[in-house]
Amino acid sequence: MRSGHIGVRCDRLQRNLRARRASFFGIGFWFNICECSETRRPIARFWSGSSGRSSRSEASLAETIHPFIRALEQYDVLNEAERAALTALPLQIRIFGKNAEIVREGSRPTHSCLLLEGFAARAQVLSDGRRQITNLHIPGDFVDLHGLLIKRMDHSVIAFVDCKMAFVPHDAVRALIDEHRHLSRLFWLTTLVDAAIDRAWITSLGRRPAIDHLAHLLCELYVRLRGRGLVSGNSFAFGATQTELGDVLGMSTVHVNRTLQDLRKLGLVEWEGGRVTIIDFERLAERAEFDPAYLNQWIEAR
Amino acid sequence: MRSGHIGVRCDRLQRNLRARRASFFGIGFWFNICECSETRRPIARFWSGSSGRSSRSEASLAETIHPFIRALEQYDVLNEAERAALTALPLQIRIFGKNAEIVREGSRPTHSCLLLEGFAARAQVLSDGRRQITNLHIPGDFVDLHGLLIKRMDHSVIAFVDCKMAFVPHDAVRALIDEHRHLSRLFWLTTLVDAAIDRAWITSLGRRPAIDHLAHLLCELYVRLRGRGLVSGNSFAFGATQTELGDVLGMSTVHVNRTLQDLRKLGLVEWEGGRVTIIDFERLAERAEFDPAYLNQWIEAR
DNA sequence: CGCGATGTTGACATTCATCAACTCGTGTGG
DNA sequence: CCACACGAGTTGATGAATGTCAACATCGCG
Repeated sequence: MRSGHIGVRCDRLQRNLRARRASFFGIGFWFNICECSETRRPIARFWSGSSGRSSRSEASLAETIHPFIRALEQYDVLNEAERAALTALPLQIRIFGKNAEIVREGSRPTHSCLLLEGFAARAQVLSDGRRQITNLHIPGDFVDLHGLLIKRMDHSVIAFVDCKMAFVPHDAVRALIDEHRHLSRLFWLTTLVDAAIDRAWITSLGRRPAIDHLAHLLCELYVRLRGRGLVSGNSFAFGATQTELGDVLGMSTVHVNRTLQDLRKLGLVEWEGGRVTIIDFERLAERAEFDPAYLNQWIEAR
Repeated sequence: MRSGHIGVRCDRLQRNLRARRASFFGIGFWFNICECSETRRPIARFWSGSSGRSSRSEASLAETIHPFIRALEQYDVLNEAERAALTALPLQIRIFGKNAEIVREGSRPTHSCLLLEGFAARAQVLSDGRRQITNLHIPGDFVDLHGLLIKRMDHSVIAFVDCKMAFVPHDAVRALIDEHRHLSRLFWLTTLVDAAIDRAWITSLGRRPAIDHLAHLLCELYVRLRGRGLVSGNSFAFGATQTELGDVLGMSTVHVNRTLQDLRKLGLVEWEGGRVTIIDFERLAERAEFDPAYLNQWIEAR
């Protein structure tokens, strides 16, 4: 029943948990704070701007939260007061290297975090070292809004690639949603859309063969990223390894590799150098039975 | 790749979608309203109390919402004003026969529904007729709170067994949460706990072998039902067929049957006559790596 | 008594995981 | 500059997990 789990663990250790050399990330300087001795993963790197000696102008600081405001505006129009309140949120910016743990399973966060650049993932790890990623988050997502209401994290949030995060104290979020009922509903809605994505994942995992599952995931990412203006032409950056993709799809690395080849042979997708190109979205969506309606919600009342 | 889907559809039609003869359900009288001609499923049966000529006393009407209040009190203490507001909610009670569709995929509900008796399920159906159940709901769950904020249902809600539901107009829910900030947070929390359950399902589907997956599901149901006072001794009512259980677990009926036998042979579980008995919860939870923390949330601020 | 729903079983097919080996590119230290 | 290690992708051989099909058993019910 469980033969080979040790082998899996070795595979993971060899392939996944090794720290990447620090590479320059986007704008701003950052530096490594510490590195986990067991897994050799960098834990967190703080953006120099968060330590008080900010080198950025007021204007650019106000723009920092822009991806998030843009995301909320997918769901409803914001008025000036709401935009101002969001812009006034006290943010602490941090950069996380690939595979860094942003929120630890079992912890009790005091801040919520939202994703500004990169991809973050929620992950649950089994005792044998295998893990399952239960959500993927894209820039603009209020990744850890859950932590505001949920006592104890049932999962970790990890940096799927290098990530720029903004941390907001829970008190500030609470004050915001107490003051702005409409924003409170929008925040709630974002967690409900996350839940709809979860349901689609459950259906893919339970009832779709590997190739359809992968196709569905790529359709989902394509539509979500397009909504945030992160698709150019018909391609988007997605710097996941095949092993990591296996953790998303609940598949082995080898099977991911072969499934990806099938999708390429069908002329539906290209995937090269951390960039995914959707060659034929129509056919891809048809194969996956992908219906984007669950992603395009619109709140109906202020 | 897809051989046998027709066979599956036949299996489903034969085994699942056939209407059950109406059986007397709990307290109160009900009558069949209509029956879907295609699937022969009973669609809805209205409790006579909801048609205006109520035969129940005021006291029992007030008690109707009690399972829901009890559920909310798992997460935080309610004050008298909140209990009164909940009790004052305008409820329309309906009984649904097993397999009846409570909320249709693609519809735009005007009422939210909460489950008073029975089991309800969220289900997504693929074009070949196979379906995946993405959530199970137990008495006291605010099953379709999502519909308040989400424009269009991405899934159906079905009566997993005979169900007694209460429908509340969205306007009433909105008025309630506008008036009672604390209740609004509790409602939000219940949807977040649902999401935590989704994540656990994703992990089970992706990374657990069938027997562990089933064990995890039974642990989850046991803990959730115990929280609502619906476990007697160490057993609870769960009137699912093995085919339906397959739709929950993403497995074939045959494999459910064999997995269940394995669990029985291990002396962990008995399942007979619509009643599940957990013989050894400790060992069952250990095998499934089940940690109930994600179910036992407690809100931290009013 | 017969029918239909459900549970059960065996034989077989398919999907997917596992293991081991190889390639390729990149960065690093001698 | 080269040798080397390492991460990542790829491939083939094999086995385990699970699905599919067909048949039969059991039971409640009309």
